[in-house]
Amino acid sequence: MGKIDLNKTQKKLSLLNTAFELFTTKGVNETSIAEIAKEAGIAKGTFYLYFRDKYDIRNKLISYKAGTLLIDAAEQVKLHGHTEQLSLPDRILALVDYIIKALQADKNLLMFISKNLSWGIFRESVQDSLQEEGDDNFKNAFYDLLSLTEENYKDPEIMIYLITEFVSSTCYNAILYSEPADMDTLKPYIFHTIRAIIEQHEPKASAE
Amino acid sequence: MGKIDLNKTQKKLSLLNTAFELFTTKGVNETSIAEIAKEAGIAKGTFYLYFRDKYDIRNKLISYKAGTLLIDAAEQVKLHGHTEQLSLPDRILALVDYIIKALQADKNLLMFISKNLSWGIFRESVQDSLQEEGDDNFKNAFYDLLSLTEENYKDPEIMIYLITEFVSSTCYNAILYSEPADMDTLKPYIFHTIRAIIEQHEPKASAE
Amino acid sequence: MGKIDLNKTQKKLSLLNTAFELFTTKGVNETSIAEIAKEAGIAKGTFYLYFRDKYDIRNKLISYKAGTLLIDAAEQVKLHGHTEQLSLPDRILALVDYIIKALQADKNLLMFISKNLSWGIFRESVQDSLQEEGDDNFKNAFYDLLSLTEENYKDPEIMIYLITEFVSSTCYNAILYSEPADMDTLKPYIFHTIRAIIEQHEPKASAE
Amino acid sequence: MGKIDLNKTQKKLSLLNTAFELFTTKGVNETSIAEIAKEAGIAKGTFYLYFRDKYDIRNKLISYKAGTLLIDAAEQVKLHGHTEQLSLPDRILALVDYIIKALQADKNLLMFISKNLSWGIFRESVQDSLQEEGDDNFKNAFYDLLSLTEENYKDPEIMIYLITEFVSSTCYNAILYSEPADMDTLKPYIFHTIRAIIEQHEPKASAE
DNA sequence: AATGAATGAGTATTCATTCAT
DNA sequence: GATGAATGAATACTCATTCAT
Repeated sequence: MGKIDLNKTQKKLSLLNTAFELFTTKGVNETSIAEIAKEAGIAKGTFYLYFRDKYDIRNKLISYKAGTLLIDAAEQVKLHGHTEQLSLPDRILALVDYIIKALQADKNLLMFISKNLSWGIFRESVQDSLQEEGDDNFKNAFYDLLSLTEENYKDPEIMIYLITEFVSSTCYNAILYSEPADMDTLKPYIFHTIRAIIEQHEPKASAE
Repeated sequence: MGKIDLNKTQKKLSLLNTAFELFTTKGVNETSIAEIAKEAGIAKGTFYLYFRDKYDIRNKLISYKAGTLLIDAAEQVKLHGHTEQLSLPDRILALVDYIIKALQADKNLLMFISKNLSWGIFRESVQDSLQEEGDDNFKNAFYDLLSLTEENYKDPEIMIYLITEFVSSTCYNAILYSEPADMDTLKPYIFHTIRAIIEQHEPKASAE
Repeated sequence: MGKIDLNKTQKKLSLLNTAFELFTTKGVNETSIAEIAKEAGIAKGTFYLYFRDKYDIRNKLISYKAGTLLIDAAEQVKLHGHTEQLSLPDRILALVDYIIKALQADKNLLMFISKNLSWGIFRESVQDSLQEEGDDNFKNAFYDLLSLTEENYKDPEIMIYLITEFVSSTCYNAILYSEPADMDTLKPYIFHTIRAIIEQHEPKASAE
Repeated sequence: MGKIDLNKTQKKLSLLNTAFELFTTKGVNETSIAEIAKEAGIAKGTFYLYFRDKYDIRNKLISYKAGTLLIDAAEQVKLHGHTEQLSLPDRILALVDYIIKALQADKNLLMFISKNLSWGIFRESVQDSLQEEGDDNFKNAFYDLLSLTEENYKDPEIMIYLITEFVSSTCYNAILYSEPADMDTLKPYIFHTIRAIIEQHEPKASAE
């Protein structure tokens, strides 16, 4: 990566970080491109050299942030979790636990992701994000970790979908507003439910 | 109710319906107040006699639509469902089934509610909506139907929260985009999971 | 004055008082007719039964307030001032002194009058104000007090004009902001200047 | 100054001139920003690159116009007035005379300044006006001309204040409406009064 | 006389986007 | 590549005034 390219990547990163800061502080609608550019220390016109418009940077940002969170979670589980010894449900719960803790620690991130993440963006994932080429995309890393393919789980994608949606939708109010209960109260129920979801997909189990 | 009040209620309803139409067709951000007013056949200034701004009408609309859906569902279950003979899980599943079918039949409603409904708005519910006085609010109707209080379920509000979030978040992509699977494929998993959630709250059961 | 008329006069007075309150608090431009009416406890449409528009009520108010101030001043001087024994300059200074004190005590009144009073309105005076008929207008009362006509002063109207403009323009900043000096510092200079103005008009004196 | 900056200064000047024209013709309240921009031949949005709002341009305009008038007057007196030979009172009267004549010749300027100039704005003066740096500000030029500091006058700022307010308030009706007398009739009285004001501040004189 | 619902013209202000430098 | 001046469409919101009741 040459000096100029580095410079470009830095500008892009600066824009992404500034945009994240503003989007989470003031909301996407209330943030103007002029503001992002000014705050990032570049000229307004320069923004358009890097992103098509506000929604472009927002989508990139969501993929980037959600992807980073997942990859971090996967790495942590791998490092500290004696991954191989744990059963799949335990590995998933460890992952979810890490993510919940990360979201509790960074409520701006929670707000931003929950309000904007959709399964579609999740699927497209980071591929068009910062590192435009190379780099296994995060979903692979994620699937690999879970070794889902090796274990003959039924409809593994549905299983991931159900868990993802369940966790992200139930955490939002619990973490932000302790509604209808705080996270500590809620977590046992959430974990229990996740186990129930996984069970349905176990090789020998059948749904309903 | 005098002639004038009748007229006012009609105007308000007309505005709500028009706004719903536009919000679901073009999106909330892309809809201007001028447009709502024009489409509803009233003057721009008149809008402000009924709603404070676009977000006011949007919130009223969400409560109103979500409330109506729930009340309809509850009534249907009561009428056709031999409510008394059914166990609580079966009653809840019947309710969810009705709602899923209603959302499948009205995808605009699904898009609008899913994108905008939050647990907070759900809790406040319809009380400040159209019928400003009288009328038991819909949440009561809903709780009554479930007879939750009589059955000594553990943390019933958490149970409702988990089910609500789980259903609304998983249905969105499934109904609209058949992602990651169509509704028919998904439903057994969803129902099974709901039963698992309820089980945790049964009088003798314990969570995790 | 019948009961209905009294009612009308009360409504008018209520409107005037409310308008004065709002004009001095928020400024004329920033006060809407709807606000005046609401604050006065009458319907918006009713406003138009009493005043043509906002500028109509503002002008009426200026005449009314300025007139009241002058008449009060004249009466005070007459009562407590041993008017007859005082020379004309002394009578005028007593009058000015009373007015300055009144304006110091009621800065809203000062702001309102100074910003809006013009010699034109002063001349038209109260005649179209509240008491639409009868009642010698306040300027007569004022001239009478000064007995200007009896004393053969040269160009008495110019004299009054010079004094009025001088006092009202110099008091504004002094009272409100103590700029460029507070009233106590300024007053000797103002009084001395007024005496100089009067001297030019004395029967035997000549200007310049 | 680069080409762009030159262009910017021209746009600003164009806006100021257009705004003055409209403000004096139609009044400040009745002039919209859209109108100023259109008349100045620029886009509506461009206005906001140069001024914050209508009141910003109005204030800048007052300082600018009043400052220009004073500086012009001071220069004229210096050039044609044998300044050094004239006594202070004569210098001041020459200045006032020039200003009165200028205002008689440009009644729009008179209306605009009289209705809007306050001692506060006068004090802040032109410093933030067009020429943002350099340029002795006009008050200095003015004070210098009068050589007030050298002559040990008592409370010179009060003296200037009294004269300024007296002249500007008495000229308004006289020039515009010949009320209560035309300028020629009034001028001897005004000049005489100014001399009386100055006298109070003379080194050996005492007020009152 | 009194009301207040309805009107719609009017205005300030923002902002994404372009393009000459 | 980078800049930032210029644009003008878009939009929210206000408010004086009317008029049917």
